[in-house]
Amino acid sequence: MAKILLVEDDDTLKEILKFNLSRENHSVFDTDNANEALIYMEELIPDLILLDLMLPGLKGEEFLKIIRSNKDTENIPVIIISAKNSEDSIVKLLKTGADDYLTKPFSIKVLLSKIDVHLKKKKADGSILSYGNVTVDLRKHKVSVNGQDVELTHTEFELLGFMIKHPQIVFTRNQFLSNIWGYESDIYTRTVDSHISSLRKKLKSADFKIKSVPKVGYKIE
Amino acid sequence: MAKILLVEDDDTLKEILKFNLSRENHSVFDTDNANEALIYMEELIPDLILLDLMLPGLKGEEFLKIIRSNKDTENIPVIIISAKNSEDSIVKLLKTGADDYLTKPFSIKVLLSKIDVHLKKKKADGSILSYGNVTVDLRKHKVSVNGQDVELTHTEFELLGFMIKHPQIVFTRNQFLSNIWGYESDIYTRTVDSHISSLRKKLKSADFKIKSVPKVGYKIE
DNA sequence: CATAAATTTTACAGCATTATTACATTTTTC
DNA sequence: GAAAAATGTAATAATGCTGTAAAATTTATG
Repeated sequence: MAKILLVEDDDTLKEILKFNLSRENHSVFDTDNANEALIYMEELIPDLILLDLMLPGLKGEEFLKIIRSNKDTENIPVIIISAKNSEDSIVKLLKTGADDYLTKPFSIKVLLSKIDVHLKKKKADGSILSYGNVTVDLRKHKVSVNGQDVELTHTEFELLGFMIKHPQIVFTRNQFLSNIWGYESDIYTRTVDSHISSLRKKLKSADFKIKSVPKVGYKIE
Repeated sequence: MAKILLVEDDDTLKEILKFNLSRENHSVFDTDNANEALIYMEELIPDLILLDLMLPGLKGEEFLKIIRSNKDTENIPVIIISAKNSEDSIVKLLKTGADDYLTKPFSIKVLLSKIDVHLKKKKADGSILSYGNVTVDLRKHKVSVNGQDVELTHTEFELLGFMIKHPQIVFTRNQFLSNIWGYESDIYTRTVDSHISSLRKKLKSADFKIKSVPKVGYKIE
């Protein structure tokens, strides 16, 4: 139920994690190095990051600093996976902005529940979004305009939720696709337009408009 | 006969408590720090929490606040164990939401009876849930629609109880599985549908519907 | 241990959602 | 301002999800 970015260079561990996370209905995007992870981040804004500290190339600590220094990503929970278990490095990491850590070897069950904790904490503040007279209740999967319920399909719901989480920000069709459909979908970009169109029809009485920004994408305004 | 979460870092005291609580037929989950306790909480929603205030890491007061701010845990009775006995800290704690407290050293007998009191009180208010014309008696395992008894199987009962505890909220099939069947069950998700289907058949005259939210899960509405 | 009851899995029909296409309209570009 | 490119949207086609009955399996019960 969440988008998780997994940065891990140990293939065996990576596969185990992918399997278990998928089973919990999360969609997993994996990479074995931090540089590639940064590129993923641009397209796709994950809900949570699992980060192994010992990586080739760009170091995990550096990566964490970059995440924390960017407006779009500064609030994403980061769970560190590490072989080190010295008090020092853990303290340093928590100071840099890590939300939690695990030292290898760890139990999958503990990891899954930690992930749950952080996602819930995140959700607890933001589970009811609103913009103008439109309210989106993520837990109840309900949308209302002026207190009146509006029936949306799943894709419409996701689209609206995504935009309303980042109002005014313009997203490209490809960003919509990777965030809502998933990174390996080969859906035509025009499909986004189609859903935007039906959303507009259903949200006629909203006091914001879904504006198209020609040659770029869409935003809420 | 209740699930009790014990957060205590003094090993000697912990063992004494575990022994005595088990003797009273409670199942005890123990940990020596609040961070781990939080993780337990997610997995297992305890019926009562015994919390020592003096802990390494996350402080007991903070932990209490977290418990009280989460929908799923806000009603769990918390009994504080503390070495402090100043009026100040006790008042503060009761304000934060503690249900009772004990100062060290205390008599096991007193503790056990306090636990009993709180469990009974809890059971008294929370054992009968209702939504619309449907009533679920958790203690007697009975369900009625318009005062008329309806026979449900165990799984159907659990499903209904879970949804009615959180009306309107959408749960995924996997959430049903982890919460009702348990974390490590490898049951097919479609099994949930099957039970939902029979529940619907038996609850035809209920004035709510079990609504499917396509691509997500089910909710009561 | 046999029978009943409950649970899980399977299978398939029906249906709602979704992706695509096609054409109208708007916006850019030069 | 005209051509080209991009967007709006209705209609169609394809997909895949859900509902449910029934079979297979497991668990309970006497």
